[in-house]
Amino acid sequence: MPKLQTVEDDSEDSDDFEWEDVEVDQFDDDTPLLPSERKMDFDGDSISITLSGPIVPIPSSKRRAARKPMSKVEKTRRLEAHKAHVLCLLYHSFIRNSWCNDDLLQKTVRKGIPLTAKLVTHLVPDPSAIQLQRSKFFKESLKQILELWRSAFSITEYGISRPHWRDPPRTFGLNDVEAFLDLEDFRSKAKQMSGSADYGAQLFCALLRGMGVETRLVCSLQPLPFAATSTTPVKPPSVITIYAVDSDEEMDNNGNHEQDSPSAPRRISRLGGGRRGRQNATVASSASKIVTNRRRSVARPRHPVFWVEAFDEAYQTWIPIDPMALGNMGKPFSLEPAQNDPDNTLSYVIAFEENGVARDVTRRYAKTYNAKTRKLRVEVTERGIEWFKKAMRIFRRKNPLDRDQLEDAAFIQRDISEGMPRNIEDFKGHPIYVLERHLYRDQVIHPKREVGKVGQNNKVGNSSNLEPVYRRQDVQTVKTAEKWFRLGRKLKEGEMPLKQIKARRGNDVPPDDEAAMAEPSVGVFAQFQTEVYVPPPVKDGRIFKNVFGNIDVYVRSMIPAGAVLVRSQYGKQAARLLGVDYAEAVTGFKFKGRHGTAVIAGVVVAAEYRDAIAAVLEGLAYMRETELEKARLSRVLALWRKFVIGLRIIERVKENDVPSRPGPSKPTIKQREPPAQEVDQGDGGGGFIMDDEPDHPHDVEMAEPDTEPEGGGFMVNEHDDGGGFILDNQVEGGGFMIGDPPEDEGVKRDEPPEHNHQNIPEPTRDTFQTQQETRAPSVPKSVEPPKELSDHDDNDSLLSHDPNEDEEEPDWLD
DNA sequence: TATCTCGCAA
DNA sequence: AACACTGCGAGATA
Repeated sequence: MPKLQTVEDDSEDSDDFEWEDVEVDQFDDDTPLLPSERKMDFDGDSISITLSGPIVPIPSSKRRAARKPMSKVEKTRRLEAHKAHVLCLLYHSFIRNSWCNDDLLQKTVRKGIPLTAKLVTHLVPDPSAIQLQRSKFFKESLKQILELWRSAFSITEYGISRPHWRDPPRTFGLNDVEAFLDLEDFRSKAKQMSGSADYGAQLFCALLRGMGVETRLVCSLQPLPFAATSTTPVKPPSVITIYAVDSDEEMDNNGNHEQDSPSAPRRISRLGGGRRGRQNATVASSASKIVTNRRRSVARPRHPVFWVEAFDEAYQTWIPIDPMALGNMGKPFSLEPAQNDPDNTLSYVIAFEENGVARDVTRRYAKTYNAKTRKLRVEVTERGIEWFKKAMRIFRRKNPLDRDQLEDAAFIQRDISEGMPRNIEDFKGHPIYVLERHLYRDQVIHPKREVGKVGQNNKVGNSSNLEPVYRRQDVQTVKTAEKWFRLGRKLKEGEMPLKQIKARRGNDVPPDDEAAMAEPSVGVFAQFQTEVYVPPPVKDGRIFKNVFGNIDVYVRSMIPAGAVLVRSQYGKQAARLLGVDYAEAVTGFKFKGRHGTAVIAGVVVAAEYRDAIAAVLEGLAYMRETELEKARLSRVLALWRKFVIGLRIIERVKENDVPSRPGPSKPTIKQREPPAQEVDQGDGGGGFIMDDEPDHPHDVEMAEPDTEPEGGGFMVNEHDDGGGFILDNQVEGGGFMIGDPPEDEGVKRDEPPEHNHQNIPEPTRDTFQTQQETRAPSVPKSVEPPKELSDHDDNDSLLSHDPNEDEEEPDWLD
């Protein structure tokens, strides 16, 4: 399982190159490497790959004035790479974890450690002993085993370390990283009691498991960051690849061998150099040396990538043990490297149990999970929470144990004890706390419950410029009265705006007018200040209309009591024919350029006309269909006519022209057949028209279970014109939907939905809609209601373009 | 502070 | 009348 060390960054600026001077298409990411540019050397168990890019940038003396911000595509690309890398690392850890279960391996490892009988027995104490005693024995034994381990295992290889995005050169090396081909390989090297720190931790895990301790293999994933600058910007040319340094060079440069002194790492890397190696442009040449120098000594890492957690059965808690770096036990915070450590970053810590179940235990180890660590994780990106949840789903335990719940509780406790950030910046995007200055224009804090104060630059003492801190949960989204109306809500009596915001000016503002100077503002309100809008009911068969002469039906509850919405473009025609009062229903707006136009979904008429309207619609549809049929027939006949005339002409020509020619005088139809038609001989009526008629003669919308959007959103079917209802209230029961959800479809086929008027003919159920009496739509409390449903099934797979959704649990979880 | 991106708008 | 797939500002970022 080779580990990626460095990935080149081919998109962004190098200090030395002027990328603009290069042909654009050469930059295309799809440009394949020429065979000559690909080089792979297999050399013993190490592989080196050299990719020399097809791009030869033209050097220029011009330096880029300022750093260009990452383009959108580059951002996306990095995020995708990050995700892919996370998945790979998860799988990598999963495999290593499963290898730790190997009997043979466990036995081998155990032989490498001088264990005493007492140690072995104390490690799994007599269950009859009292809790305190059991735990004490357990911990003491672990401690001793840990010490034994540290002196027995020597670090001779490089394991996983933190990767960075890089400018060219486009080279990356795998030869420096320890790799195992399979379990056999993994197993066979255990005898040597040497290898990378990662391997050491994994063998330690195997050891404990072999001794009957419930042990998790913990991995701090080291994925490529997705953010533009993750931490301290690493100086590009000096830090290129984290290449292995073979022992010769290591000795030469440093003089002495590595000691087991965790407190004094021998070679502290400067800017990104990496204690594990250095820049080395010639990959292939170093590959051969590695084979000859198997017994190199490698610096003990300052922070681990792999470690273990042993389960203290007496207290039902997991005890972190870092066997390879600091040699600490029970000190979770000691495992977190500094934020700008170029070799290791703590962002996802995943603990794998023997049975393959994995849990995200990052919060045990991150000192400032909410303020800092979270920002390194996909969770801060759009739909990232769902993504990560899905990525972890196959590792999840089906039925959480008590100890899982205890652990979760401990994590929540940690969130609390993390407290609030001490600097302003960390409040930005903080999941628990918020500052007024970071509110968006459509947000207010209400109620204004202050939970603390922050000062500038950590200065808490100076009371003069302290800023109040609030809870994120008290942040309310506010909207104008108009916006609320679009959601079918109106202001409650006497409510005052919580805030004034600058009005978005319409297009018809006369420039440099006094009105423009007046800095127009509008008041905005929170949801609790609104209530469901109840439209004026139908009176004497008449529909109440707005100033535009139509009626606003943005959500179902806006259909007046005693009325139905006829969702058909012919509704108006039908109502007119019947001479009944109607109002065109505006269900949304379509913006063309700057000009907004109403989207008319149909008409609203009094409910008593429903059946009549239905009948008329049916009649109209029939008429249109006949009309179409007629048109089609005449076209068919015209074509036949043409065809026949053509045949006659041929015949005549044949007769007059070539009387002497042998063979049948009858012309072969094939030669003269009109192109592209296969005449159906048996069926004279069939015709051969390419049917370019509209396929649905009538526009009445029918429920189509197959095409129904899953969430039952209020989208206008088939009119993809941007209007439509976005609000989904199905959860609350008040949805304004075209059709009922699929499950209803089969069950209630023959009876009208209870909220509808009685005697609704079945086929027109979706055409005629009424307000739902008892329930009203309400706006979800979350910030953006539409997102909830429309984006939902967008990006279903973990890597962006691959819809494979498997709900199955793998059997290894059991 | 300059520049890009994105959501909005009868 | 037909045409037109906008422009603008807030927010984010370097």
